[in-house]
Amino acid sequence: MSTVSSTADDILACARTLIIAGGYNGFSYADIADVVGIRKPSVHHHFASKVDLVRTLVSRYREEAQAGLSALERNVADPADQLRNYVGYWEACIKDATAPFCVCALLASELPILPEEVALEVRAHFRFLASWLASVMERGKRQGRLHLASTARVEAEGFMATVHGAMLSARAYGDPKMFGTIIRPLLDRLSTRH
Amino acid sequence: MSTVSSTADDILACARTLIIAGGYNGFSYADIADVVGIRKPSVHHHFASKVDLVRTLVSRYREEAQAGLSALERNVADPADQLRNYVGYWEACIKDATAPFCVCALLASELPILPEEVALEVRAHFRFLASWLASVMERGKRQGRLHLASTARVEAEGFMATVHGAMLSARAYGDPKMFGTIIRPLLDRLSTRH
DNA sequence: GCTTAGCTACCTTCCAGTAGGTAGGCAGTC
DNA sequence: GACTGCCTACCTACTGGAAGGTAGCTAAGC
Repeated sequence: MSTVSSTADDILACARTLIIAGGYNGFSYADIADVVGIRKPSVHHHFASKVDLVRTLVSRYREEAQAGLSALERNVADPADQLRNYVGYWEACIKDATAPFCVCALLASELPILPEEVALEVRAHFRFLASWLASVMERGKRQGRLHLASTARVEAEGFMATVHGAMLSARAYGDPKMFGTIIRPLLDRLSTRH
Repeated sequence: MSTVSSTADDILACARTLIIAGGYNGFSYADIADVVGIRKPSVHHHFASKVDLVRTLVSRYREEAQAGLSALERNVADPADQLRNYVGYWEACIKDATAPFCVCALLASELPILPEEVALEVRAHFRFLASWLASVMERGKRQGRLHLASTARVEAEGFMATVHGAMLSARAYGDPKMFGTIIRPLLDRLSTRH
């Protein structure tokens, strides 16, 4: 029942990997067919068009992210630890190279040439992530566990931007450790009084 | 004598705009030919291959960046003002939408699928920019004009990452002001004692 | 007997790149 | 000053391959 069609999931997983490597125009249905082990038209059977595939993929990605952050809120009480956990997730992804970049961050860089349906999903992810970070910042401030230099909203936007920029630097240098090198001082600044 | 061939320059300028919009695979020789007003094979006359074109473009971009930062060092003495000036440059670019993204930052996001010759140039730009920022941080620290929370190198990498991430956020939100919103607190933290 | 999941064969369009030609400019030379 | 040779900057016409996508078939399963 949950394994109705593993092929569609395989296609989505494969497309995600390919998008993370080179963006929307960096892969084709032929690439996916090769990896998944079916013929090109069979990919169309699962996802009628490329826009359809990528929109579904990003939508699914957003659901996972929202579920993941909800779980984080349930399992970790301290706002500072929540931030550390969030960062740790990406640190691990970048280290083991399974998915060393946020799908939405990569697609956002090509926003001007993205099909509108995909662009909408990407923008929605940015708004959601920034809102979640702002709520963590706000709570951390109220509880005296995070020391903000500006408003929760601005601090959240700065945090998100730095995380995305750190992913980019890690990729540019070909050095997974660069992500942590950049983010750790940021966490320290937020969680220690000065 | 300096206007030997403005067509080659037109092609480079056009390609730069197109890359900023959608990356390496987001444009074609046909797109360039349309904008510049010549036929597609005539583009090949100036740049034998697409790799050739983009490598030249990035190489030229790096030269301009290095010249620009050299001029900044000559004209502005205070390290904090140098950072403000650098940020102000991008703020203006994003605001008037002429080139609202760093060519190398965009290409870096697609590094895994970039032709090696282009990838080399992109990585070199990251190293150069980070080195320049580190030297500014170092000097600012010595002169007591910048207050670093960690080493000059780490502070420089964090600064660069935040600038790149802020470009991405401005694009994702479709809001040029977002860049300044994110970067201003960063400049404040570096230039005021706390 | 309808649905699902795959297939082969094919279409149109676009892609980077090539072949080969033309028109004009600028030497040098008789 | 006309002729020759070469160069630059384009052009038309084309190639091979890859792109996204379609038509219509088969085989299996409930």
